[in-house]
Amino acid sequence: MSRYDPAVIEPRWQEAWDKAGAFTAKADATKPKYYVLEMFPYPSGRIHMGHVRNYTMGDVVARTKLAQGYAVLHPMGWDAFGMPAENAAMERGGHPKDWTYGNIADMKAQMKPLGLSIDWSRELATCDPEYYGQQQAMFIDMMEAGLVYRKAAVVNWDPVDMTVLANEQVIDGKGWRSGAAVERRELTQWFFKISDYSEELLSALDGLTNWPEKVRLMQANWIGKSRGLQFAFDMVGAPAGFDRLEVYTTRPDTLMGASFAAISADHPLAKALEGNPDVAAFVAECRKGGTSAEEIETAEKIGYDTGIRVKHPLDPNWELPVWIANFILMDYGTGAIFGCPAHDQRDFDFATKYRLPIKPVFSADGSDAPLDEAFVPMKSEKVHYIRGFAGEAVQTGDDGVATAIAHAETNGYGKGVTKFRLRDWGVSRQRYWGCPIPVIHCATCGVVPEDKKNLPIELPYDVSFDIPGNPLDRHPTWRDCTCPKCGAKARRETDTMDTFVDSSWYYARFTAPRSTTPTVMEDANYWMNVDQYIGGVEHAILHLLYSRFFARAMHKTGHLPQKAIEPFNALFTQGMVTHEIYKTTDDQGRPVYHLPEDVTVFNVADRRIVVRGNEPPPIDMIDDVDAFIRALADEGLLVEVIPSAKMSKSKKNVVDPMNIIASFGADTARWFVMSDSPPERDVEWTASGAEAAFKHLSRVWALCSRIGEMPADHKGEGDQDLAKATARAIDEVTKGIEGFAFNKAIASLYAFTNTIAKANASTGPMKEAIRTLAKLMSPMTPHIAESIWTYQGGAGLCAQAPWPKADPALLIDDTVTLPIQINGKRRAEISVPKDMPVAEVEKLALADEDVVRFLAGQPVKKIIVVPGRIINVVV
RNA sequence: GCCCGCGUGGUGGAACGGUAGACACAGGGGACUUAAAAUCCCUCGGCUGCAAGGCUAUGCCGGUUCAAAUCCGGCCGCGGGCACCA
Repeated sequence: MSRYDPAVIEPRWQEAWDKAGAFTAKADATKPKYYVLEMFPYPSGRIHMGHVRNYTMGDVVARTKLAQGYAVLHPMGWDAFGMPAENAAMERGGHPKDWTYGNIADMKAQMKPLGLSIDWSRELATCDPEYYGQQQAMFIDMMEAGLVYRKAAVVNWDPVDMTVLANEQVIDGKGWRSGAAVERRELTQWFFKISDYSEELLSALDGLTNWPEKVRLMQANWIGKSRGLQFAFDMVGAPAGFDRLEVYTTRPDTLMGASFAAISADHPLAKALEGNPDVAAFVAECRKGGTSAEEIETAEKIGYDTGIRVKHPLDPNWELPVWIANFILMDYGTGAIFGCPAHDQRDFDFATKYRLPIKPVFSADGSDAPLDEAFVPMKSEKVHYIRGFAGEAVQTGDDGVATAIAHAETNGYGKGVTKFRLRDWGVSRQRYWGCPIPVIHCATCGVVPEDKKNLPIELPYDVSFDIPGNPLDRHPTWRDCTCPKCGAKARRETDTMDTFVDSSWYYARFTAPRSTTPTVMEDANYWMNVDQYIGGVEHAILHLLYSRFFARAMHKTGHLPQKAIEPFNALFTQGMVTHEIYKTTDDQGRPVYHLPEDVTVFNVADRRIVVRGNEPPPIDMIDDVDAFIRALADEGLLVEVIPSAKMSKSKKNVVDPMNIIASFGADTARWFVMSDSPPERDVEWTASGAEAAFKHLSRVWALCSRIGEMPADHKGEGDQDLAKATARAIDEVTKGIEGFAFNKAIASLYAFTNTIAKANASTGPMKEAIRTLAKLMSPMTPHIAESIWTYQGGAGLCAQAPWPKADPALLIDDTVTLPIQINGKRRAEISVPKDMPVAEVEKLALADEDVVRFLAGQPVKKIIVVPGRIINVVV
C-alpha cells in the first residue's frame, strides 16, 4: 500500500459512489426509511467551516443509517432568495438571478469534494420558478382556506431613500445607506394566520420529545400563552367615543398597586388626541427609530400625561392618570396597561422618572416599607398581601391572580382571558428578489387571487437597481395585467414573500422535487417526516415555528398527510465554528485584522506568540523573553490574539475549507470538525487540530499497510483481547453516532486504533479488526475507509457494506473494580466478580486493609453499595 | 430590556447524582538519526512529600444528599434569539 494521499483516493472513491448510484434515494417497501436533512444553505458563494460541520454531521447519520439497512433520503438545496443578491446588484451591478445561480454553481463545486452522501438528483433552489410557482399555488390555496389576510402593519421607513428597511439595515436608528433617522410607518401588508394555531403549536411541543428541551422552551415562551384579566376603566375627560379604556393584565392581584394607566403611541386614543400639537409631537417622537423589539425596549422610557383620568374599578373615587408611553406595544394585549410600579421594574423606572406613586401590594414578610426596586418574586412563591382584595392574605402569586380574576368576574368588572404573545406572520416584502405574491388588485373585484393556470408568476428579468425601492413597482409591463375574474385592466401585487416562506416547506418538496404539484401524496406519505433535522440553534424559533405552522397549513390544504403536521421528528442544533482573531493597529489606531494564514504562531518559553507573516523570527539564543516580545512589538510584528468568536469575514478569523481540503483532504476536514467538541457546542478551529487529524489518518493508513504485510500464518496470543476491544469499539461508536456524541465516537476510534496497533494477535483477527475499524470510521472519513476496506479484502464498497454488530457476550467483563469511598472521599478500591451479592461486597470492602487503616476503629454508621459502581462507607 | 443556553488542566473536551480530567492538541524528557523532519516511548491540574501518600481543584457564594462538575437558589462572565439577516 502506497503513501496516504487523499488527493488521489478521494476523487476516485467519489466517482465510484456516483457510478454505483450509492446515494440515490429509492423508496423501498421492504426497508424502513430514514430521512435526514441539514438546514439548506443560503448561496453566498463560498462554503465555510460551519457548512462543513453541519453537512458532515448529517452525512455521518445518513451513511450510518444506510449501512444499517434503511432506505435513506439525504437531499440538498438552496435557500436562494434574499437581500444579499439585491445588495450585490446595487453595489457591483449585475443581476440578482445571475449572481445567485453563479454562487450556487460555485458552492456546489466546493461541496462536491467533501464526499457527502447526497442525492443530488433532488437538488432544488427556491428562486427557481419550478419551486416558487408551487409556493404561489399554495398561497392561493391558503387564501381560500382563510389562512391569509391583509392588514396595516408598521415597517422601518427610510425617509431619504423612500424605502422600507429590514431590521438589519437599521443601524443605531438610522438607515444603513442614507444615514437618515428611521421612522415607523404603517403599510398594508399580507399576513398568514399563524395565530389560529397558537394553542396547537404550543401543546404539540410536548410531543417533540426528540427536540432539544431549550428549543421547545424558547418556542413555548415565544408563543407566550398567558392567563390574565381583561377589564375596562371608565374614563374622565377623554374625547367623544372613548368612554372606556380596555386593558389586559397578567397580574390582576396587583390592582390595588396601580398608579397610572398607559397606552401605546399607536393606540386609537393616542391618535384621537393628535389634534393637540404636544401629543402629536410626542407621538412623532415615539415613532422615531426602528420596529425591532430590541430597539423599542432598550430605548429610554418616555411618557406624556394626557390629562385624561380613569376611575379605579374597585374605588370610583380613586382616579389614575392616563399616559402615552413609548414602551407599550400595540401588538400585545389591548395596547393599554395599568402600571404597578411596586411589582414591575419597567413601571418602577417609569414611576420614578415621572414621580408617580409606588405602592406595594405584597411583600415577603407583610411589611409596607418603601421600595428601592420593584419586588418581583416568582408567581409560585408565597407572599404577604398588604393590599390584597381577593383570597388569602398569604398566598402564592398564582393563587392571587386566580382569586383576583374570580373576584372581577363575580363582581362584573372584568373577565379572565387567555392571550398569546404570538403575532400573525407578516409575509409582505417590498423587494424584488423573492417569490411574487400571486394576487391581483382590480378596481371592481378588489383583491383577487391569480388564476392557477397562470402560475408561476415569474419575476421579470429586465429590472434595474440604480434607484432605491422595489423595481417591481416601476415595471409597467409586469405590473399591469388583467383581472382573472372580470377581465378588466388590473394591477399585479408587487410585494414578494418573506424568504422564511421558502424555507418553511422545502423539506416536503424534497420528497417529490420535480412534481407539477407542490407535493405528491404518495411520496410525502413514504418519506415524511424528516427523521433527523440538523441545523444552527439560531433558527430555534422563527424558521422552526414557521415550518411547523406551514406543515399544518399544507395538511389543511391537502398537500401533506396528517402525520406530517409536525415535520421534524428529531432536531439537533449544532454549535458554531469559531476561530481566534488576530489584530494589529494601524498608524491612526484603527484595528487591522489578519487572516490565520497570514500570521505565524509559535512558542517561546511557554509563551504563545503570534507575529505577522509566514516566518517565525529567529528564536534561538533568547534569554529575555519580555525584551524579545517588546522588540517584536516595536517592529510592528506582534499580533494581538482576541479570544475565539464565530467566523466572520469582517474579523478575518475565517478558514476556507477549500484550503484545508487542498492541503489535507476532505477526510481530515471531516474528521477534525467531528472530533473534540461536542456537536451542540461551538468548536474552535485550530491549525494544529487539523494537522493532528491528518497525522492520525496517516497512522491508520500505515497500520493498515503493516497488517496487510503480516504473514498469513502469524499466530498471536491476543486474539480474545482484540475481539473484546473490537466489540467494545462497535458498541461505543454506534452509541456515539446514534446519540449525536460524535466526539466520543471518535475518542473510541482513537482508543481502538491504539489497541490494534499494540495488539499481538493472529493475522486473520488483525485483518478483521482493521476492516471493522474502517467501517466504523467510514461515516466520518468515507474515502480512507474505502481504501482500507478494499485493501483488506472487504467485499464491494465499504459505503454499501452492512454496519457491524457487537457480540454482546464480549462486552461483559467478569470482574469489576469498585472504588471505596469513606465519607464520600475515594480511599481504596477492590476487584470483585461482577455478580457478587451486596452483603459479600460489603464484607470484602470493610476487610480491605486501606479501609481498615482509614477507619482506625471508628464505628461504621452506614454502608452504601451501588452494584457495579461504587461503595461508600459512612462513619 | 425580555426569552434561552453555556462556563471543567496551558487548549478542545470526558464523566447513568457514584474513582473528576477518558480521548486528543500543545508542552517537557528520552530513543532512533551525522543532523533535521517523520516515527516511537515516557511524562504532563495545583500545592506538598524521598516515597507510599496527603491536601486542594469543575466561574463565584450558599443549599439539598451517604455522595454534587451534575440537582436547587443567588451572583458574575460569555454566546444565541427578539418577529423585514438568513
